[in-house]
Amino acid sequence: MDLPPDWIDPPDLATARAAQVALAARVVTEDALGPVRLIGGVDISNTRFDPENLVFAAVVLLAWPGLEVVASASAVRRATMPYIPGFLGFREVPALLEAWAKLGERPDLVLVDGHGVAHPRGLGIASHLGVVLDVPSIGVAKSPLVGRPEGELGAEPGEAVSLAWKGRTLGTVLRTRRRSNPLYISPGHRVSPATAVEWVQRCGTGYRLPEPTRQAHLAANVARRAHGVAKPGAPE
DNA sequence: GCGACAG
DNA sequence: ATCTTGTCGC
Repeated sequence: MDLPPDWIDPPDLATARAAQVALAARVVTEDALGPVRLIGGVDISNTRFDPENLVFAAVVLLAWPGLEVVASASAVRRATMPYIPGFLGFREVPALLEAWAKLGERPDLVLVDGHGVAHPRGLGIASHLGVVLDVPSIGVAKSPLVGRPEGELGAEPGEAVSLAWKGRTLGTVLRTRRRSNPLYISPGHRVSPATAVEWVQRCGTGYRLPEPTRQAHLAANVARRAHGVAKPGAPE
């Protein structure tokens, strides 16, 4: 998908906001995906107090239904924008695209660490990445951005309530593990609300996070800690 | 105008 | 997001 550079790296917040509105118009919240054989997971890692503002991106590929990691790629990039709630995509998507380009094959579905359409303008990072890459995506966030749970959420894994905002149902609040805070699931792109939750549950392996996102998180940290470290076996 | 506010 | 080991609880 060919898009204006300003939609990926906007010069200011006003442009960023306009880009979100334009990109959000392209988001599809109905199932438009083929058979799933490869599932992707993406995440970002940052260094605390980093004056360089480096962003470490990781993309991992897992086989379905085994959920084994079959490939992964990472990229380092300087952040153009600070973290501003509602504008996460502009900070993380560029690095993710760079890592994505290094992969030999593309997944049939991608789980992203962050919201999908459960966003003020309907363009959380999962939808943002999904539209830019034109790939089916799902938003898997660890805390709410907009909306409130529709009722009380049960304590058992698998229990869920809808995430409502301004009279609309944007996604699902899902308990994936006992005594763990719930996850906020919403369609990213080319996936329906129901299908989004189904895949997150299918990718559950007993941890709070579904395997694709969990592995991506680990991979992003590995990339960050390996940055600037001498290779083992090198002469003294 | 005052809070809320993904990672 | 990140800082950090052990420790308490299921």
